Amino acid sequence: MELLKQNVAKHISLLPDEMERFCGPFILKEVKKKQFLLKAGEVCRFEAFVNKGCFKIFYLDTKGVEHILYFAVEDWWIGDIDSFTTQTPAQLYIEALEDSEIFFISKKDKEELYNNLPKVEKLFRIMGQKTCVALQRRMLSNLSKTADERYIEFITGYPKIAQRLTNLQIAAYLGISHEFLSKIRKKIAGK
Amino acid sequence: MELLKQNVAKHISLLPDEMERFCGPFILKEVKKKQFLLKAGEVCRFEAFVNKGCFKIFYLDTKGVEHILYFAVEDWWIGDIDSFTTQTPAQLYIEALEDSEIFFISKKDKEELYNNLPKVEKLFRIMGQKTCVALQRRMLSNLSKTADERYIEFITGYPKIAQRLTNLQIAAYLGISHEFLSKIRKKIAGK
DNA sequence: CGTCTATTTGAATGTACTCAAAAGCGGTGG
DNA sequence: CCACCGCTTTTGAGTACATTCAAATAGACG
Repeated sequence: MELLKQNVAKHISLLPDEMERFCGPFILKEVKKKQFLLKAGEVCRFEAFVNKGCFKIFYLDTKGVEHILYFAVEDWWIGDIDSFTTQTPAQLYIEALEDSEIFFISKKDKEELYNNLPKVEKLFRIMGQKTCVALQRRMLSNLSKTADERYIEFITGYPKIAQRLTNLQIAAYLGISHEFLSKIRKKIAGK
Repeated sequence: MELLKQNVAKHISLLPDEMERFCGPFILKEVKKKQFLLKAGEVCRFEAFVNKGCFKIFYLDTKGVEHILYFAVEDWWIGDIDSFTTQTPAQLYIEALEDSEIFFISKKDKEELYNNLPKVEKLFRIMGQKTCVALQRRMLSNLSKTADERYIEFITGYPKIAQRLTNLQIAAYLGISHEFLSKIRKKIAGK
């Protein structure tokens, strides 16, 4: 539970008692590689904090092509914010890329936290802001940069995550075919 | 002030007294067409609610090409959430596309609102979630769809906004050249 | 009416994709 | 320990999508 507590403490300060009440409803779960936490069509009734391992959050388009919205490793949060807040069927899949551990909280328990612990509003307000900032930066990067630049940006910006991924997954994140990524890598290597 | 009050009421319920305290720090400002609310390099020290008119929030890349992150018309909020929350120089520009009216609030006043009116945390938590959902949907759309599909999605999804924009601006939003947008329009018209 | 901006069009080019095939790599069972 | 299987990565040829540049046309506004 330490990692989760540290994560919360980065955003707000809680008294020891409050921290315990915050952590109470979280349940530790093991998730094996290739196991899904969410599939498109289901309603997302949870959020989770990654304690160990790695996940991909992705979308399958009408042609069956996979597009990765983001990767989540230790110290990140996962969930489909769209399905979770609107309680409509998800468009996204969440799948473990490694044997992983998460702290899981149900929508119901999270709502009780909002009511019982007002500081939690602030916590998730701040986390929402950070998510917006990250999405906004990625949006601008996708609009203004070539695939080469985005690839370099990704592997230098997140070297530790990149190491754990296959090029297939990195390509699905960058929005390019894996064959083309291979050619980009060749070009870069030749310098 | 009515439109702002209605906007807030969509997300949280405030007592009449609370609503007045909420509205207190907002200042009505007129913004003329082509006037900037923010330029890259400045630190964003405000947020604003659009009461009338239309704005574009955009990024100029290293080659001077404009990429529009979003348009804001009546009933939308504007600001550079990145620069605002981190208080670092903005990468974005915010410019009025029409003669407009906004309700302006400074960072300082907004922070006081958070302290004096706890429900405001919830309000902006919810608004942040909605912004994330919108950005996430756009991200997936950009990753998985062709320019043709994104154009049709935009003009059918936001017909009233699209009418108010030039094709130059729509192209900068879709992430394509305006010449290519012209060719897409021709192709679609011929059906 | 003249100027400025927006839109269209065409030709040449570049960026990225598809398809097919081969090569590499890691794990598993015999 | 080796052979095989499945998955990842690379490579090449042909194609599709989108850009650039240049020029012509159309609209909007003072």
